Amino acid sequence: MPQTLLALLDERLRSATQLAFGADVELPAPLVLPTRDPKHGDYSCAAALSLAKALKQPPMAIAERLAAMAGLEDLCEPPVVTPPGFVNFRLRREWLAVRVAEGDLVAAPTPTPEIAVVDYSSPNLAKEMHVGHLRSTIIGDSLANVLAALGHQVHRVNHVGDWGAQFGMLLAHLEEIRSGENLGIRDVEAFYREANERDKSDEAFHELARRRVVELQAGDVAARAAWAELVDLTKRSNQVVYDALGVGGLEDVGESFYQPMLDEVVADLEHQGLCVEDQGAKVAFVDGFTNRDGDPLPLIIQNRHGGYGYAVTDLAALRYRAVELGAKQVLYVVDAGQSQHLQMVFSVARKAGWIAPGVTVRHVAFGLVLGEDGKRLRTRSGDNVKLAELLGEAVDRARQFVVNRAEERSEAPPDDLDEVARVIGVGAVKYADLSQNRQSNYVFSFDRMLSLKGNTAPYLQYAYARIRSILREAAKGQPPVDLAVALDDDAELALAKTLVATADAVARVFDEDEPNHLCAHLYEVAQVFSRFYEACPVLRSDEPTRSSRLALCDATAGVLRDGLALLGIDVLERL
RNA sequence: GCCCUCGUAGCUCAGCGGAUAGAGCACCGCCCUCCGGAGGCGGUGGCGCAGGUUCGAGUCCUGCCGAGGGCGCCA
Repeated sequence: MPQTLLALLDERLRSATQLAFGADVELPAPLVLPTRDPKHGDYSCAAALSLAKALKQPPMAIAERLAAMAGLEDLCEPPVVTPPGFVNFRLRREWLAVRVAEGDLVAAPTPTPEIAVVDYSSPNLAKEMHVGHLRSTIIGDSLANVLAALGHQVHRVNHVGDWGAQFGMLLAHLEEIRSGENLGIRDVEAFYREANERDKSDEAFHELARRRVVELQAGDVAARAAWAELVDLTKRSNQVVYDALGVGGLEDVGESFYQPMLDEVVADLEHQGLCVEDQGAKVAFVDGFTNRDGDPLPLIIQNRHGGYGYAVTDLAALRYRAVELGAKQVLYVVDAGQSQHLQMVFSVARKAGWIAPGVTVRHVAFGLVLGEDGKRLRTRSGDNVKLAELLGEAVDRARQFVVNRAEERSEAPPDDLDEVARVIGVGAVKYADLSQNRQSNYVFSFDRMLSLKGNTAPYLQYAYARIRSILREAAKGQPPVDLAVALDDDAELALAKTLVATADAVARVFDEDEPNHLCAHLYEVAQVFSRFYEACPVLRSDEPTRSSRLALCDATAGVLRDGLALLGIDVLERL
């Protein structure tokens, strides 16, 4: 698909408008939008209303002129002008039929592929991944999928927390228990806690930890080797979670990677006068940020002990991405609590000239995961919920769901029950997150996300499986007589219109960094299909209707499968 | 105290400055005994409050109220 439908309509109408009213008229963007009420057609243009003042003409006259010049005869029925100045378009059945038969409905490649960095997931090493990493990982993965599908070159960067003062105590602790037994993956969390407690209570230990940090930063071979061991250990622990999630393709480029660049980054800032001495520390002041006393709030570049904080690492990372990787888009899929910090980092990087004017750097912020009590999701003891456990419960519940369902239908559960349970359970978790507005907090509920009713992953997965079942059944009988699609019934027409709008939903995910628009669209696809299925017999109908309807089923299945894939959700041939 | 985000139906949420604000769950009615019942059709019910901008505001701006988060040397 060379272009989304909206882009095509917009482009045609834009040039028509400029032909009619001159190239210098200011046109609203977008020029065309889907209508909310089908009685107004499929798409409409309200430009006449906003042009009325500038052109000093009545909106209806402008609308008439626009309708006459639209130049959309191949796509649409003759446009209809309605008061106070809308131009309404209805897609032609013939065009829709051809378009659906062509396939390739999910993504329209961008004419200008760019290098993009999506920074997401970002676990802290020496700790197990917990629910705080869930949204970043899921949303980041989906946005990266969408960017890639549009033809951009995507770096999926895992900015792992693998550096910092805490590694001193971890190394010291590692030495002490080295004599004991080797570390198991499950011990990572306990290991961190133990080290932390000793660091607080034991002065000699604390001193040792401090020495180890210095050695590590100086590149001491032994310290470095022990550090690498810890890094490797926790990466293996995290890999279990990524495998369960079905999230791959991440490049680990952690904080340690940028350490060799920090001196240069700070020197550059100082050279440009962006960094000043304040209360013994080196800081960068950023316009518009104040602390609780109303004084200017600095970004701490170097603390009073001469150490670099994470702000410098973030600056170095951004500089590296924009300057070395040549990224034209840098997305930070990071919780909303980091908003102020990131805005400050972006601002300093811009001032330093590391971000060229055409480069966009965006904080894709998201809210908290809440329990059903409306409070931050935590275990009873107040700890963060481990991701491995959360996913485990989702899969267990999904398995139970599948088993129960098979029982109700007096069938044997599927042979690949574990895989089915994983696909459903993990899909439910992902979809529940992605289908909501990422800015707000969201309430985590296994019962809701695993329901077969409503806007859930299992609903969509079931819709897919059922369509595949029809197609399998069809394959046993007569081969299709004709690959053409006919859209005689209103339900067929409605389905075709929805399918053809898919690439626009995906485009919108890209434009706004909001996967929920694709979720809403896929749900609509499933609903419209349901109406079609109710109204239009497929296998029982006569040729050539049967073949045409099978083609619609096939196109719908393809849209569901590929759309869910962009969300990082798998489908199953059978549930 | 300042900054950010959010506030839409009983509940969970959509809603790209455009026409009569939409789904799902729950509740009420009707229809379908189907190609795998995710049923289909209809009904009840809502934009926190007050101003402003605009031909047009749930959407933009200001103030207030409420919830959450953040606010100098941890990351």
